Amino acid sequence: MSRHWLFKSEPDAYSFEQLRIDGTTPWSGVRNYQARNFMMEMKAGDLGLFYHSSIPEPAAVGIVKVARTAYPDFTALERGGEYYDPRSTDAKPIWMMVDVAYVEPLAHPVTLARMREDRRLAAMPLLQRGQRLSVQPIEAHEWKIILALAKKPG
DNA sequence: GCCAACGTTGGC
DNA sequence: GCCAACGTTGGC
Repeated sequence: MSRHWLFKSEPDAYSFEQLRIDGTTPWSGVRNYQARNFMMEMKAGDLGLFYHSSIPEPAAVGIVKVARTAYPDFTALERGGEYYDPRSTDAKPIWMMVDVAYVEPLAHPVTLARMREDRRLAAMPLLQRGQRLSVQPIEAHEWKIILALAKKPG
């Protein structure tokens, strides 16, 4: 059974528009075990939301899909790089990533504020106080609700 | 820019 | 194993 996911990114660092241009991108640089574990649960073809964070109006802006299941995050091995982790080796990689592919934009972005207003979405990890996970699951019913919200302007 | 909340680190 | 200190995230 396929699951749904949310991929969080600061658009200044990597935007949905950039993914449109790239087509597919490795979701590298995740250095949180819970987020990594979610990526290891992903299956090829799983759909997800691309969410823009740390901007005036944080929002889910587009649909993506998992194009490649989890494999070692090469940035952890890049000595001197921003994401280098000396504990990670070729033989025993610590950090994993998936490839994420562009699918389509939401007709209308679903802002964080809109999600907060919808009580049916109250259980989403994204909306929990102090929650910072950059990769998180979305339940089937939440997925449906968000896509329905995206069909009409906020 | 502020600051609450979180995960990680490291001394003990 | 505890927990204080620290750095980071991310909404506001």
